[in-house]
Amino acid sequence: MINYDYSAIEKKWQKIWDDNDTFAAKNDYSLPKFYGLVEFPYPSGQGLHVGHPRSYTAIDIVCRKKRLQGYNVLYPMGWDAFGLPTENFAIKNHIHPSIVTENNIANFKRQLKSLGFSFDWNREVNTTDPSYYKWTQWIFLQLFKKGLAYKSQMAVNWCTSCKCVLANEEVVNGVCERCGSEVVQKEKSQWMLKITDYAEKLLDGLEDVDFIERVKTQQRNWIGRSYGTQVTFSTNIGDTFEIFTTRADTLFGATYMVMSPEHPLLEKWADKIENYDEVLAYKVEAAKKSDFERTELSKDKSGVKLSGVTAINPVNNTEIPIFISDYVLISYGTGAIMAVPAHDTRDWDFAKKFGLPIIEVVKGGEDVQKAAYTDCNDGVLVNSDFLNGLSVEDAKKKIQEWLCEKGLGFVKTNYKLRDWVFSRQRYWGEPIPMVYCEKCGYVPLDESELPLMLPNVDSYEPTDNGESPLAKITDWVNTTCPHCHGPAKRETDTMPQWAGSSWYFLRYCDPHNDKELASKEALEYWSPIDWYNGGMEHTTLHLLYSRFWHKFLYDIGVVPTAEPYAKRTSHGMILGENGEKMSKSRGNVVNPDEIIDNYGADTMRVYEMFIGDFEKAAPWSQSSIKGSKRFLDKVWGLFDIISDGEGYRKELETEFHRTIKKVTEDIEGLKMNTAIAALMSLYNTIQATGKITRDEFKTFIILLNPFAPHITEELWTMAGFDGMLNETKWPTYDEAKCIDATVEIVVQINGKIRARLNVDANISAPDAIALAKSEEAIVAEISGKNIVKELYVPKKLVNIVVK
RNA sequence: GCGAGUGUGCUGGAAUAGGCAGACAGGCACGUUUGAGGGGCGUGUGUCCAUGACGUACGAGUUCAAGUCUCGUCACUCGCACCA
Repeated sequence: MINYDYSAIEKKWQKIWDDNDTFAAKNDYSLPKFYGLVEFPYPSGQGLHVGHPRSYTAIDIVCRKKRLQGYNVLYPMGWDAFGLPTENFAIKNHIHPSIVTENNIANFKRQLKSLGFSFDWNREVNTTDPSYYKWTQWIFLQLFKKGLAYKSQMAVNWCTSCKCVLANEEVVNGVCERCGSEVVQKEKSQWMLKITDYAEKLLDGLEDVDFIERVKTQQRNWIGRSYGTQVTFSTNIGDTFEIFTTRADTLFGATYMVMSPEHPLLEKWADKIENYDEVLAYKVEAAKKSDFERTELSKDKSGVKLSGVTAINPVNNTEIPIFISDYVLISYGTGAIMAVPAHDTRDWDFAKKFGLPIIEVVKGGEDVQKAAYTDCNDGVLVNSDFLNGLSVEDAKKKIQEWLCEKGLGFVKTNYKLRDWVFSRQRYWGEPIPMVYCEKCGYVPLDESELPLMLPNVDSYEPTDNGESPLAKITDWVNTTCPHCHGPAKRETDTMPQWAGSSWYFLRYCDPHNDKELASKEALEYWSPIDWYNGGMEHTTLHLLYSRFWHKFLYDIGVVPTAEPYAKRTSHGMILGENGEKMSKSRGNVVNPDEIIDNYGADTMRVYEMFIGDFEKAAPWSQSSIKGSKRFLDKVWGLFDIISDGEGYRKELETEFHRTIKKVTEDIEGLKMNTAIAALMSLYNTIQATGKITRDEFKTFIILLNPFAPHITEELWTMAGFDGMLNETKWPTYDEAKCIDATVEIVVQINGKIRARLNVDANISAPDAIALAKSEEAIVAEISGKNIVKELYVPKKLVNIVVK
């Protein structure tokens, strides 16, 4: 028996695949295609950890199977290489970020190749390559031309450690998503992308795609559509203001109003508000609090009542007080609300604290003086004049009609989604191709000027004054206006990391094109991505952003499909052995290099797929991996028991057909663990017979090939089969042959098992029951008893109910 | 607080148009192989008062039959979090 030298075998096949471009996608657009995609990594200095390959292996398996099934497969890989860690490392070690990136990529690439993924390396992309970011900048210019990129002075999230602005999506629990430092609000002029214009399309598009439900739900929540009414309230000083409500039916229960402390009308009313000092003081206090603190303190409501200015409820002309309170957000709706304490917990809390009246307008709950009755869709309107007696639903319609008629309101849809803050005050990102001219304002660079290269500098430390490091390079900053040719300055902020990753999957279709981001033909052929797997953490970041860009590109005729991804799945994390998230600080990181050295890439792949439910987090186990190695050792041993004989042996035929079916279907359903289990079972059956026919061996190693590509190629060659395994056909199964001729059924008396029988699989119900009743053990059970019911579940059981 | 999901041996996990719970692995125990190793092979491994009974977080229910369906409780995970 030849030794299973996984190291030599894996290196050998990786070289053969490399030398022959075995897995290069073909440019023959007449073939059926399959585009499988995994999120391209950020090439960090730490290198790959064992979490990365879980996703890559799963889709690699799908792609390898699809190739054997005759598809022209595109399975590409690239580098999302702009970003802060590289820049920080570069600053610390005085190495240029581009060199750091190059080194990291080389290491990542070596690691990925050592795992035997069937990536098409000819299509590798790198977001920091000017020939790539030329098109990132080009897309930005298109967004600008369509009015979807604009500059705005506003309060933004500022990470105190990165010294950089963050998008709302990048702030998690009030801290920076990347570094965990405190995020404060800072007034700054920023480039913004109008993702809100696409809120509707981003929501509706979810109906047409095959994304796992969690992803859809999360995106829906993030976009946060709500249907309601915008209502105009007048005031005692003549001015009017608007509020948004989803519960216009409760208008008669509005006993006070609340404005956000940042509401612009407050300034306008400065001389009318008698306690304006107090208002200003409150505003300053609110501004000091971070988002996190505002949330934390949510239970304890605070606020200031405006004196001198009151509101008038349009439905009954009642004069009601106006408060300012930080529980109303300036960024949502109109920044002002009507408060209905009887039917909203927040308003109720506030009303209790400030001693405001609570008027019940929907009957059906408990005493509204004791708690707000919010879940009141079944209630009936009371204390509401012309709405009395109506259901909530009818009352909403009626009041909306009434408001519309009087010109006091209109139906409105609101979204939680906000525009995307697109500027970053850092060096290592795509320069924004805009020029500021005193005369012409912001002027886009001409497309012929692209790419606008990131200038080489000696110092790229972030600054405390909120300016990009690029601002210091005066000879780069100072330029001429593309419009009037007068003196002008370049935009010095760069794009966020999410820019390059928002369209990379398009570039893979035609990565070397220097005329367009990708040719029409290539995009027509490869779009949409058939299967995209990635992390849940990107659901409201990369996944949402890239859908937005794609929809925009679709609208301007650049891409052929409205949605980029036909199918989206998500993998669970690989945790450390102690069940905690792998991290350097916890000291529980497992390096794939080490696993490959000790067990081989095939074992690593099989283990990561066998570890458990693909969608769930799973702890790494150093001892469990041995099981996968043992399995491959045993498979290797099959070579020694290959014997003569054609086809599948009679006694194994059913199991072979069933296993082919199971593995084929499980791969499509990402149930890699049960596919491997089925192969292990099949092995156990074969092993018990002491031999394997050539045809059986062939089928077995083809089925195992997507999981363990190196060992199976080697065995294929050793067995002398034609060509290479990756050029063969995926085995097929016959549904009819998946069923045994005879099956064991159980016989139950009152649901308790009392006997087992071997019967013909197609036995009729009466025959099965008769047979069961003739069984010795059953006769004893039923004699002298009254049979109430008899039933036969085909291929499963007979149950006799007696009294 | 809201939303989504999960709960099965010592461990990872199988089993859903309701039909033999614990597949397949890991671990452990015992045996074996006189190549002492992170080796191979074999056997066993849910619980108990053991010809049988009980058992899928807990408590009820529907059913001939429930891990699977219904109601309630508890625990955990993830997401959102004053979104009017």
